[in-house]
Amino acid sequence: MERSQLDEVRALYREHRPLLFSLAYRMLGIVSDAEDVVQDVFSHLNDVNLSSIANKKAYLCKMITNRCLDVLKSARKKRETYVGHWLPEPLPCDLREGGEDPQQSMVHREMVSYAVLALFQQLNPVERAVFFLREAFAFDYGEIASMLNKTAANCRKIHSRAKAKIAMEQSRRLHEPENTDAVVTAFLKAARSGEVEPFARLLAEDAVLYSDGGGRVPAAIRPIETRERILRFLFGLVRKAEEMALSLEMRPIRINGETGVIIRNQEEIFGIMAFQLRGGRAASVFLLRNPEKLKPLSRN
DNA sequence: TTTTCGATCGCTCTGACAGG
DNA sequence: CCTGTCAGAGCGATCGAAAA
Repeated sequence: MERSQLDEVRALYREHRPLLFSLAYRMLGIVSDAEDVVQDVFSHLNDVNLSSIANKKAYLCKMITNRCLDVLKSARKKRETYVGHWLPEPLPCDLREGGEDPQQSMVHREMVSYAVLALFQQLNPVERAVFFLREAFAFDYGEIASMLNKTAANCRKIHSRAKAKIAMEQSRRLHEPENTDAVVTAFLKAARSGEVEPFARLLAEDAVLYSDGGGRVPAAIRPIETRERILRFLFGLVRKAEEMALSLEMRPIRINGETGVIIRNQEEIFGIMAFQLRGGRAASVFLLRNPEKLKPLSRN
């Protein structure tokens, strides 16, 4: 390979990696898979005549999107037979912030909240691609169409279907994550002191709790609906842990740019919790317990 | 008995079109 | 530019028959 080509690939990598990782992570919901896809695309870039590509950013997004669609296609069976509710893997901020690599902090500018990410798992892969490329990356329908080998009209249609699937209210929040600190503080206080009332007030009447154990650890297979049931479930867990003399330690943690809760049992991570707010109250609670997806958190 | 093939069915996707 | 409708295309699931 020519020297200049290598330099150009490196420059593209430096410039676009955060954006491309963010796109892949939104599509796949798994950090390591997203990293693999980005590496994969850049390793193929060496064989491409770069001078013939007018819009390199769009080209790279196209490669990433299609690679992600391939990955999702082959993982489809796996996710269909998944035990319980599939939740994405969290992106721990503490690990990535303030590191020696200034590029990492750029990832956070493209950060999407855990709640939004979980919400978008309801969409099929193509709908997710169209929606993110449009809403989060501001590509026009013509560009999206050429990326996905579809017509612009079809992309518009897919986009409107995707929007209908998820509540409009939620999609508007894509760029402005709400502050979950108060909910987290109230939850931690409730767990410690047993004073549940302040936390209950911050939980919407029709809130839903989704939990993901991946079939490996105990978790609620079906979503738990309504405030009363969620409170009973969560503080039932806390009580059970006390009865079993587990010393569960709960602390706030930054997950995908928002505050959540990390629950540890000694050195082992028991789970993490994230909240999605609606008008200041938690409308969704996510309890991730799948050890596979907690691995990245235990690295620190 | 297991595997492969083909027919059928029903669901989802696509894209044209119309109206707001 | 967005949304809804609709007909046709495409695709996966299922099942029975035939072959290994």
